[in-house]
Amino acid sequence: MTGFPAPVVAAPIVAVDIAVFTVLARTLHVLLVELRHGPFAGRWALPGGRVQVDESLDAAAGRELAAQTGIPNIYLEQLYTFGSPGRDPAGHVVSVAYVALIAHGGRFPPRPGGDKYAAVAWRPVRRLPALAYDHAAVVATAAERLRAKLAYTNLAYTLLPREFTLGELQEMYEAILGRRLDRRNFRKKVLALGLLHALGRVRRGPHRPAALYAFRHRRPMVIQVL
Amino acid sequence: MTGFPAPVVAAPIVAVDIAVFTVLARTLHVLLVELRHGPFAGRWALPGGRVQVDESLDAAAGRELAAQTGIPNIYLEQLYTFGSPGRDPAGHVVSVAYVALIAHGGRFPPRPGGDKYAAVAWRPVRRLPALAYDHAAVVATAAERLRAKLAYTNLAYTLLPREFTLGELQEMYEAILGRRLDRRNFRKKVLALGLLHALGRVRRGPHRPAALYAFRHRRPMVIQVL
DNA sequence: GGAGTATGCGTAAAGAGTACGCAAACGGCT
DNA sequence: AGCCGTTTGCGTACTCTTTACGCATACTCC
Repeated sequence: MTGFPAPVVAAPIVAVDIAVFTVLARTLHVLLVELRHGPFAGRWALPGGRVQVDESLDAAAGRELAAQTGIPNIYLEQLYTFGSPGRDPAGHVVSVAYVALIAHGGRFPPRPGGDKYAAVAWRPVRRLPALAYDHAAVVATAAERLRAKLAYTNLAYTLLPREFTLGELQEMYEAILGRRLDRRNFRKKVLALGLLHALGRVRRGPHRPAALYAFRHRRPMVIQVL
Repeated sequence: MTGFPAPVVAAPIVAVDIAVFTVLARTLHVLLVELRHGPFAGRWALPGGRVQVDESLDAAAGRELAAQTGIPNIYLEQLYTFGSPGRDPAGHVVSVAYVALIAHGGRFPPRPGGDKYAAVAWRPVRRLPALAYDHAAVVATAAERLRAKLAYTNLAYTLLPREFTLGELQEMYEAILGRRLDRRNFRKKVLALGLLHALGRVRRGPHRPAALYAFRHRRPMVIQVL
């Protein structure tokens, strides 16, 4: 229910936090920032910030991400809203968490924008430092959602460059799912789905050349992949 | 990101809205309230209200539901957070939507508590009146989530009385999924999962008596049902 | 006692998932 | 040039799950 004017009395504050994922060196990484101010100064956390009046939640997440890390215009999806009163010692902050996915994280050396953060860095999800607030739980929830959606959507396209080989696609799935897949069954399944488009060219390397593929549609779709 | 003191400047307000579902007459119903005040006075909407300082979101949802409709202590799950600036003409309200499930809705004749609502009623999801705010979208999203979760969890137990027949269980699934299921395959699948406990008693009716069952565990579990 | 209907049990075919053998194509090395 | 190790690419056999459907049983109602 809604429909109340803004109060002057104390009320919970609305913020967004973003868990940006990418795959580096066959490992799932998340983007962390080092806080410069506040009760958790010096600790690592997820990028985020307050939602402004008359700003949508999606817009707030995109704006904070671009302003504070220089990462533009990537796939963003709302994850969950965390609102326990004790999650922030400075007051009651209700945080709408987002999951973001980006291809080839190495190509975007993230940089701090403004003086809000002392540093920005990709960190492997398996070996995280102690995080501020309840952000450890946020990352865990986000990684679980990512694993689940990868199995029944084509979201893989957000994590790969435009052209890739089936081997690279499989590596990415194995990195996120955390388990090995049979190479031949993976190939059969993925090709049978018709999501890919053979480019007719090959990538040459130290071994047999591999055919290059691209996603037929680079937009979110619901399809049983695994 | 969090860590800011409460402001005195304008900021979005946090509220909760709850979509309570039940199955009545083989049809999925949702609980609606008739608003007495505000820009949508006279229109139907989902029950809900402001989140108080130092109150968790789950607690706020449970409190509003109990206070305004008399429905106590049922299954509650956070659904999605709606925060478009234009969704409430009175100001920027960020609403955390919840899905709630209750068995045998007929047994809880919901009653308005306080003067906030003029009426409270179960309405079939397929034939809703024009709803206030963006609540039509909330109900649609909630129903979709319910359908999805029913297929891979044991949430069915929240929608049935403690004792039931396999026919009643199947009727409930068909009402929510909106399609017919083969009676014999449904029986095999459900019994093979081992979620049910045969009570050894039967329900007598106009036809052949049906064995009574109960859920072995009445708590949320993730299991592939359909 | 027969008709009508829901319950309870079983089998056969089709489809999806899993395990795995093997040839082809490359770079690097001798 | 020829062999080795590695990755790519294709195909087959087996298992498990899903789907379709036949049929007897047990009750009420007429």
